[in-house]
Amino acid sequence: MIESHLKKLRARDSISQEEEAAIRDAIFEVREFPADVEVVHHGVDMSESLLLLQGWMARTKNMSSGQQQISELQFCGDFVDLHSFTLKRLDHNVMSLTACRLAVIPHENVRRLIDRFPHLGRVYWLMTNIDASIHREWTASLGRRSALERMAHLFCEIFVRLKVVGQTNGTSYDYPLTQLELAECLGLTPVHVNRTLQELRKRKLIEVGRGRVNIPDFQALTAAGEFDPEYLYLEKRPR
Amino acid sequence: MIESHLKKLRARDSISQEEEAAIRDAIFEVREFPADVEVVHHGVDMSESLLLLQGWMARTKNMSSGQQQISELQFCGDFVDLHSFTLKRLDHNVMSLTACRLAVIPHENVRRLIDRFPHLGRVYWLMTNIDASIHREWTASLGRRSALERMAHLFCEIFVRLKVVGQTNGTSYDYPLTQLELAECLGLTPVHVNRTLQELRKRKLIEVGRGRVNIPDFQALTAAGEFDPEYLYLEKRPR
DNA sequence: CGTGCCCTTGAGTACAATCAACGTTCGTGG
DNA sequence: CCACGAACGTTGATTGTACTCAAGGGCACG
Repeated sequence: MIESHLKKLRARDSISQEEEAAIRDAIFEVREFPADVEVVHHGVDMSESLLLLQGWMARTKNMSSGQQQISELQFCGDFVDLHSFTLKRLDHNVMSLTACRLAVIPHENVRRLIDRFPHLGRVYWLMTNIDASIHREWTASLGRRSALERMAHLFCEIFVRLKVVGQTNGTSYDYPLTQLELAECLGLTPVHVNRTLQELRKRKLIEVGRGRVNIPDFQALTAAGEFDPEYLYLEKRPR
Repeated sequence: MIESHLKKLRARDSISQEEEAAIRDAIFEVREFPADVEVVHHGVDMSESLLLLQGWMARTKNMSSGQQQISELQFCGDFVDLHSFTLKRLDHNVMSLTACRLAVIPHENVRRLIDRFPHLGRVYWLMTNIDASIHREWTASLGRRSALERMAHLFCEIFVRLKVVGQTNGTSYDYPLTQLELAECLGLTPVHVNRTLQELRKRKLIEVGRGRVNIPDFQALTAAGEFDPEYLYLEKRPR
């Protein structure tokens, strides 16, 4: 059930059998949500965190103009609101982009988990720091990259992050986003996303369609988006 | 020496005398840097963290185009690379914008500090989570706000963050940024920053000059930048 | 008193937004 | 099974915000 989560953690650090068992035990229950639902609302006091088991989610901010900005995508294995453990309430919403399955871990259990395994405490701290690193990379994208570069970069990031948790299939992956949602990630309008997508297709950098993305030449896409995975911290570090 | 840092922490949680003393003891030495120096280089293995005692710094990413993007500003009281404790190396650089004084805290000391005071461990986790929250707000700014809104928003953020650590003076604060550096925060060109700044001045929202910013009507600036400080987590939460 | 950095201004351009309409797909109910 | 509607994707024409290029001015510092 939490295999993807363990893969994600173990890509960065080693997790003992004991720790693994303790994580499993910390799960209080499993909840299902349909697509397009706001699962966590900003500003609300929280007493539990959610671990994404299946589906895609996004952190969103609603702007006064009525527009939305997505600040991070979440895939299976991601702890979507672990930071609420220290923040108590969130500054953004978390919504489901597809139907989702989520494991509920009460903050009390998180507390016990890291009291018992301080090492896990540091691993989870690391995870939230990696989220921050992803935010910084998006800041750089939005601030300094063109629409085409931004989009290429994002498709690379998604590929690498999904690969870590075993959700890719060769050079492709399931891809449920609408062009509007993609626009909300990239800070563009849906119309311009459509045109940029066509340009990426024309350059043979990507094949998108029917819920699936294929990247025929990852190196080329990487170059188009000046993508460097260093910000994802994929090396394993000694405990 | 670390008064600003304590103010920052105590704006969010209570810190005991014992904890305060332990933080002081964790400091290994103090270093001085001139302006415009890269103090922390991305990708380099780190064994210590730096606490900013005086001056302004910035997290920067160098883009292949030769441009730079700043993803966060750092003021006195900020732990500029606390996240290197778990990340081991950084995905970005940290540079001085002015002459700076920094306290050096070896990771080993951070480790001892949080082993001895698990509560402090959570407080520092919280601090890095607030950094992530600031990143998300910048993402929203860069993705969905106009140049004028972005700039107004940033001047509000700076004011509030400086106020927490007692670095404001009435409605104004010392402000050392060049227009190029401001452009690197906002994802704009220096030329457009110049024009946007003039527009803010024309609308009487801000007075900038000779190393100082004055905000005659904070409410108005807030409205212009749709600034809401919730993302800075300034309430005190029970331990 | 020059030199370099920063700020300012103007003219022309371009990337992405806006506005508007049409096409496609898919789920649903008659 | 087909008709309908809604959501999503596509296209064209036009506009506008911010970029580019270029030059000049102010000021501090050696």
